Amino acid sequence: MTRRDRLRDLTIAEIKATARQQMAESGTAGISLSTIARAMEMTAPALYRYFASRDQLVTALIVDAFNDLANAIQAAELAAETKPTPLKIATSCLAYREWAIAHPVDFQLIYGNPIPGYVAPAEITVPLARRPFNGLIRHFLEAYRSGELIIPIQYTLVPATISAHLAVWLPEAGYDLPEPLLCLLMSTWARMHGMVMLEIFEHMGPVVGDCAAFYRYELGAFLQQLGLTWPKEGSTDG
Amino acid sequence: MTRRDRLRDLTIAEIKATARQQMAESGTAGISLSTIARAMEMTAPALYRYFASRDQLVTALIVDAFNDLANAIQAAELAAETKPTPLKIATSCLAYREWAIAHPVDFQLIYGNPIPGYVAPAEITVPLARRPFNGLIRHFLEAYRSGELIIPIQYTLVPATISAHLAVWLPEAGYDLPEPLLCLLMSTWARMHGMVMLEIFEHMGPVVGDCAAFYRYELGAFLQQLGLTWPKEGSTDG
DNA sequence: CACTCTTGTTATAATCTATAACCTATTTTA
DNA sequence: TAAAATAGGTTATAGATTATAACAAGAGTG
Repeated sequence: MTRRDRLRDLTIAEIKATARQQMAESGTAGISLSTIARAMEMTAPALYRYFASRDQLVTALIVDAFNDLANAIQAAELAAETKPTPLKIATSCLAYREWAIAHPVDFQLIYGNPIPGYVAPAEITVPLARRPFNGLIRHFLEAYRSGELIIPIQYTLVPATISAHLAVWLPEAGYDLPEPLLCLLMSTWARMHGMVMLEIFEHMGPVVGDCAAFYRYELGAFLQQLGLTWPKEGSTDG
Repeated sequence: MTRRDRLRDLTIAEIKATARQQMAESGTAGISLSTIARAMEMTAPALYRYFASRDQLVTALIVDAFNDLANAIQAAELAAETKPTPLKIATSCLAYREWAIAHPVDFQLIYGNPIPGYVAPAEITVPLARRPFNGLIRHFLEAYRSGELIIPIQYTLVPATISAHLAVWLPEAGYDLPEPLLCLLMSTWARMHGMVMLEIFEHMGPVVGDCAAFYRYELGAFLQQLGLTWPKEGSTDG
């Protein structure tokens, strides 16, 4: 790691930081090499010394965002490590929303329709996409194994086509989970994700008013449906 | 309606159709006035006689998409009018996904992050956004009034902040619904929406394989949680 | 000191949205 | 019916954008 390399890394970091800032101001489409260069008091072509194209910069931002989301969730999970299972699951789910609301454009970059014509390179994206959920997966599996979590009757019978796919996918992805448990996890994710998406795109706020409260309310209902009682303490107030 | 007006409407329709087609090919960002003009064997500035800006064209596409989604759901609901309640609700929910999968870019246009720098004008968007759900709202209300649908215990206690907001919003929007029922509706929407979003952005397919089957599976679980038995017949196979 | 690689610059191509100025055919109206 | 107004198209042009090429100058190394 020479001095030059360190300077280079600094510049890369500054480019990404500037991009993120502009994205926060003008949405995911605010990423423009010219504007970034201007803000950094450089000329646009100079940026090509660091990123081969605008799309490659976007990819770098996506990678960072995925890791940042995963780190945020992981940190929250670490803090809740000693808490009872329902609270651990709630923590993971709440952290998901909290990061999304705190970083709406990054969230859109990851889970929404990103930039004009941009398509994320799957080989980079796919492995990263799993990281944020490793904690939740572990909680579910442990709760299931300990008997604390009983898979609701509605989920026990996994459709044949899905079962056939999971029989291949689960071992391939390195997960040792019962199929209905994975389905329950996907259902959980979709439920949380749907709320966050509707909130971020302003479809929920106008209706219910307090989106944070609704998220907790729905999360509580979900946990109760799972037979896990919702703990009163530790609720993030909105 | 003069002859000229008719021709004008035809041209507008052709512009929108061309835009939709290009969008289908190259994503929501594929909407480019130059490209549309080229495809129509016109020059780009000519399009400004019909739409004051690219954003206004996008708004027109969004309006069409909202109406198209609402019409699709309404048509499906009409066909299921005589069926039992659970099937009616299932029909609405299935129609939501089916339209989304059949028109992924339009769906992104409505519910995702649309075009560079574009922000939808709320005064046009907000009233339209409710149309697709009128049927579902009616089904829920009727089922609730007839006693067929009992609001799950987890939903009966609506958080104070939400309740305060709903006390204003519900009458304002012209809905005569109990608050927990509206929350249950929002929860339903978020659940379905989350699945559709994850499917469209390729986060679900790789995991479960058959997204259509998963949607039905989750919908069935949901209806059972509501105490409504999931009917075997009428399942759209995937 | 000289040689090379890195990192910046300016110049330029090709594309995009959008406006201006102009032309022409259709409609409206005196 | 002839003249005026207007709708709907054109080319020319301005100002962005991504991206490449060609060149300049500094940093590191022998």
